[in-house]
Amino acid sequence: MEVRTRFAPSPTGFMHLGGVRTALYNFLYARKMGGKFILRIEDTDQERFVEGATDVIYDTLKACGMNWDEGPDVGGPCGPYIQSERKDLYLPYAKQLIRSGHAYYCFCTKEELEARHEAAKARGEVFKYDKHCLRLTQAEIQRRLDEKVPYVIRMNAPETGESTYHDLVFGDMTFQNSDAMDDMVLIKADGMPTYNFANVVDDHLMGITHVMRGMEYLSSTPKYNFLYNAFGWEIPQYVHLTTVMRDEKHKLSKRDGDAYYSDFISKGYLTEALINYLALVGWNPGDNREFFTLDELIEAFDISGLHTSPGIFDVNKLTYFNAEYIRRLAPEKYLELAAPWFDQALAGTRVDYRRLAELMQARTEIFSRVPDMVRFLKDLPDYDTELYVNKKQKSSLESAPEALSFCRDVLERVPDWNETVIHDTLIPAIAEAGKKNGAVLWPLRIALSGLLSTPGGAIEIAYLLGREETLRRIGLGLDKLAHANA
RNA sequence: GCCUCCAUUGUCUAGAGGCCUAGGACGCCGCCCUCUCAAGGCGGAAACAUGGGUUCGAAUCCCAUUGGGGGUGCCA
Repeated sequence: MEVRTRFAPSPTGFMHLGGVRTALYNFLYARKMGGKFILRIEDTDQERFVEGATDVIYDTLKACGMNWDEGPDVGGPCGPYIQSERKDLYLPYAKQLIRSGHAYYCFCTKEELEARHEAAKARGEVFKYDKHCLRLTQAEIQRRLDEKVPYVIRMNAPETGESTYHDLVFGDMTFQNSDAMDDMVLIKADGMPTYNFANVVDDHLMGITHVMRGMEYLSSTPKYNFLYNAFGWEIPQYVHLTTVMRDEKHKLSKRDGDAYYSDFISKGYLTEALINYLALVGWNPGDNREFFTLDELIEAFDISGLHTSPGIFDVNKLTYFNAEYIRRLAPEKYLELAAPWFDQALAGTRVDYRRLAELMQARTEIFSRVPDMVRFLKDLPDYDTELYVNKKQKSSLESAPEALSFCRDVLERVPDWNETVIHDTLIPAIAEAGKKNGAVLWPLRIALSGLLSTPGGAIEIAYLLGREETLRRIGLGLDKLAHANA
């Protein structure tokens, strides 16, 4: 039988990383098995409607390379794929359950329910719907229906017995019906189905064979199975996924500003790195491999590698993956991606981006850190002369001035201002003068950058700065040192 | 409260009774390379939550405790 998986997000306006991972596993499994990956939008909560939210879902999935075979935009044999557009389809199914005794009309108002909820809470109990409306006679029901009294349709859950189902990652799950079941609402007062109901109906109608979703549904699954059984439908395979956590106690949340796919992309993380890392939080291939392309993930993915314990999303490790992916970029690609970030700090300068990109590529972990790393090329920071002191390089406050004026003399004579010529002029000159490279180049680099660490050494920086600016900064350094030594 | 899931270094994890004096990766520390910082190379510190069983033998199986997650909505 063909495997059919689905990703069924509700359009909130953002793609949570946990959602991205759920989508990924569904996608991976479908592709691995040569099956179909279906996208379904679950927008049954009209109050939460967000304009343009479905586009966020489409764009994210596409950017990640997770192409769906059936969905709202591409269509398919089981459409429509947006639940609000399927609205009229659910009521007949609910009525079928009423006829078979598995569901019933409920006319209790939200206010009444809330009051009973509060009362139960005051007694230290947890409220569970008491089947109040199940006791209504047929005539009473009909009268209210005729009077257009608002109603919901509830599931008539069993109060005794137990339910067992098999989960592909957690194994056999058994619950007492008294614990796991309640008369949950199937059809809301506004005529919309609840998630619980639409989910079951749609998964069946769409021929979903494997339901892969967050483990928050682990304990409500018996209720869904009750529905499948009531309809006489085949129960799908369940694959419950652990939660992606921020730390031991908290899951990734919007509050921290690091829960959404877009948060990471705007910070300069590469989609490929994010996907690669995300796949590994909660799943492992069974060996020590860590780097995977999407195709390699498809190849390696297996449900048996899914974990039962929650994983903490480690930004540190993600950053490592990102840095590695950046290093593997073709130089032109790196330049293309880095240029906008260079612009942020260097707009208005004539810095050679191509050369800068070469120097920066191995030093870039996240693009958002790039501007601060290159800003010194535009504006020399107001640095402390202590930076000139470096024992290992034999540079001191006393030796630096002479080194700098030496550099000035040599650099003034450099015929062509390109890196090779600068290098081939300076280095031999240092040797001829009987000086040590470090003792000259260390103070030079400090004078040119005002920084303890820089992308590239003194010669590279001199080249990027241009002759004029280089000589100007040397002069500035000399002044600073004269002042400090006075 | 009740139900339920989970538990190997700071983090992600390997481990499915003897292969474990517990392996890999990130991070951290040190060394090398070097005009700085990265990158790269080499090395180091760092874990089986606790207590009971079962067994010749337990990180691996069972139970309890502790800790954490999730559920308990006309949200999904």
